[in-house]
Amino acid sequence: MRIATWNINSVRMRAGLLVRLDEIAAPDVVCLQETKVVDELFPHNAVADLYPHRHVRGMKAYNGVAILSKLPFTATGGRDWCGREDARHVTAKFAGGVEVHNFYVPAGGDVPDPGKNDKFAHKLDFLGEMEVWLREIASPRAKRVLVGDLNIAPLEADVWSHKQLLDVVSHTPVEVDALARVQGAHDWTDAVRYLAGDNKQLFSWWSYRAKDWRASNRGRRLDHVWVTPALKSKLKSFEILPDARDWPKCSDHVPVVVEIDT
DNA sequence: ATGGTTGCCGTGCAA
Repeated sequence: MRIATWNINSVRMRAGLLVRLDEIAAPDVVCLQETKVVDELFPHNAVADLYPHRHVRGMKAYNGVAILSKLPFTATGGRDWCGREDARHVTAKFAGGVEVHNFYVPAGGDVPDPGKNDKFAHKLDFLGEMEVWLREIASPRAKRVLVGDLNIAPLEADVWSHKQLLDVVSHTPVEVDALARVQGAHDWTDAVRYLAGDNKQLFSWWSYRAKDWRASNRGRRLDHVWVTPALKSKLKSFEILPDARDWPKCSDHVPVVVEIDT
């Protein structure tokens, strides 16, 4: 199974880019975040030929997640988090038992203090709920893949400057610690780091605000693919597609693709 | 230090 995760930043604006993604990386399953559209208006026609199986969960203007697939689902789902119906999680199960979880973790605003910034408090609460729930559903032989825009760059090699980002939301120690507890809750392996090692600098997001994103290269690795122990030895390869940051009308995130021998 | 861009809508808000 080739599985892609991509924060597409409006699926209606960029549905055409999914064709380009297919030509370059040929994913079997595409997990999208920030689709920014209610389910009734999802651009099914633009993607139906490539991905006949779709499970979408969106809302107006904000958030929204979707799983698009060439392989049929045996079940689909998703739940609410922090008592909000804000479309940040969907799941799909496939023949053979592989279960995919697609998450869009809250970005957390600008001030990394939960006492002063409700959005940062929400992010930490969300991660806390993920940890509790994953611990509840964890089972030793489960074949699960967790992907998404987790809005945290945990390692030094996941950011352009560890020192300069220590107090910047997405790389603060309190978030990195919270994410580590989520990862521990189901003994998740970070697929890209398992395959690439911890030292190679890798980014999946570059701000729209840079004049020349490639020249300044102030990126972060916010988009992740994790697998449970049953799939760890099945990890084959990964691709991050920085060139997608130059596609016409591009997202500020680029696709991350992992191949798993399921 | 500050402001830089984008998508949603048709105004600021969230990222």
